[in-house]
Amino acid sequence: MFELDLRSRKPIYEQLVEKLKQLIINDVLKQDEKLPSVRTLAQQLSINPNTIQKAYRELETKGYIYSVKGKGSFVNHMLITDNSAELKKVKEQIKKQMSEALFLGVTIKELQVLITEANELVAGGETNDPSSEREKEI
Amino acid sequence: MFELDLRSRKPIYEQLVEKLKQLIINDVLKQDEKLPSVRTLAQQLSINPNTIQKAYRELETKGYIYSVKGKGSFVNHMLITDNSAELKKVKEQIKKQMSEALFLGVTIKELQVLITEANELVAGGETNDPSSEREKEI
DNA sequence: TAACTGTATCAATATATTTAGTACAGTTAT
DNA sequence: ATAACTGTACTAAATATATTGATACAGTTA
Repeated sequence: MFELDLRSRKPIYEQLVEKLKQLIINDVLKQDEKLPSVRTLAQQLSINPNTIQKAYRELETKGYIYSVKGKGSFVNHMLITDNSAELKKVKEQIKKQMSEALFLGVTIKELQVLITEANELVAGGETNDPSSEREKEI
Repeated sequence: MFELDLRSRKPIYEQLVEKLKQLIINDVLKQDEKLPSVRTLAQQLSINPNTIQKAYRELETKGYIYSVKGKGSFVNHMLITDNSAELKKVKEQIKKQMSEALFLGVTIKELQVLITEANELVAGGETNDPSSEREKEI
């Protein structure tokens, strides 16, 4: 399903969370799509099931998936969680990274291009939710 | 000088690197400004000098500071290091975070505002280097 | 019932981080 | 020259975190 860097400084379960989050955000994994079970994915990746479970639990806590005992774990695009705090953190982090990029020589135009590219990634997964007012173009 | 979260999941030396990088990027710490010595900073923060040294070493490797034996460690705004790889990584990371932000409901306009805000942070530290073509305004 | 699912818990192991202590070399000011 | 600073290096021990391995229990599906 995806590759992991077992020697990375970054914990395996965190890599898993990040990759799955990206797949969900970019609508590669669709709403209610079933994720591989903790045991089969563990076997595929040659790691311990507990590590998968840890990643799934974190994803569920953050609202990206939901799990049902006996059935499996499924994608959840509708984040009805209390975003405000998380949202502020994400924006703050983006600002930091942007200032670093500018410092390193990236131009403002390049950053603007990144916005359109990011938007194209998520645009495909537009929901039917009328409360979603995300612009489709700049 | 700054606060650390000793209980954070993130290692102390990494927190130090991040904070100092931000201070340098945002021109709070000026070119050639002397940083506190590893021992005094360790005492101020009530942590081991080795931890400070590890942070300083990483900052020097990445070009943000330079250290002189017997004298001290100093801010280095002129990054003449081979950026290209690091630059690509930063841009990739920003794109990921942007798509996540969009997914969480942040609008494109808000992201554009973040660019201007980030630019204002670094704008104060504009160099005399004529090769720097960073826009001052959008 | 059998074979799946998620979930929980515990101990053992591996790895990473931090501390502690010591030492050496260069700088600065007295 | 000496004392008091600087950075740097190294080793050992302690601590924290991540991962594995094993086992168990509960719900689902056929």
